[in-house]
Amino acid sequence: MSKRKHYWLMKSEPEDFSIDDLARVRTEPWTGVRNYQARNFMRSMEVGDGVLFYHSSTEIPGIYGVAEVVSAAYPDPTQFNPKSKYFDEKSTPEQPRWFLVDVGYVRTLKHPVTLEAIRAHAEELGEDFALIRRGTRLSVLPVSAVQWKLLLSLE
DNA sequence: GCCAACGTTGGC
DNA sequence: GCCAACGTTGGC
Repeated sequence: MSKRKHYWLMKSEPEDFSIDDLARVRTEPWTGVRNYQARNFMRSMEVGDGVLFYHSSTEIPGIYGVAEVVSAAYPDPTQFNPKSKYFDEKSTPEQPRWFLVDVGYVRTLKHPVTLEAIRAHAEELGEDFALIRRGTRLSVLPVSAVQWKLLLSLE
């Protein structure tokens, strides 16, 4: 009974939550994803999956760390909290709309793999790499084993 | 079911 | 702060 490990890239605005924050808290529920495609990816995650921690909307966007999935998907509690900015009045505990996983710290990259460097390897990464595909804005996206290896070789 | 208006993402 | 590209909403 072996399962193939899957890989993902997850974006966060470092002013909001950075790899240093994750290093401090060790594990963090990935709240606030309100995009159906990203949600579907999170629902398919399994404990042990690898995560590239990407800083977006910052001076030098890029991959700054490695994390891992440390829980199965479960309903995002913020959707039920009227005080939360992620509150969704159309969601109920009986039929939750939004799911998340807990993400655990693995390591901080010695040198970030910048978006610029990633773009420079666009050809090897392939057309299907959603991070640099034109027009895609996904905050959670799949990474193949080959892409994972290539991206981390740029550290 | 169409589509205009609006909100969000995220690089620059 | 700008703006392109998307996704969602709601009137019809």
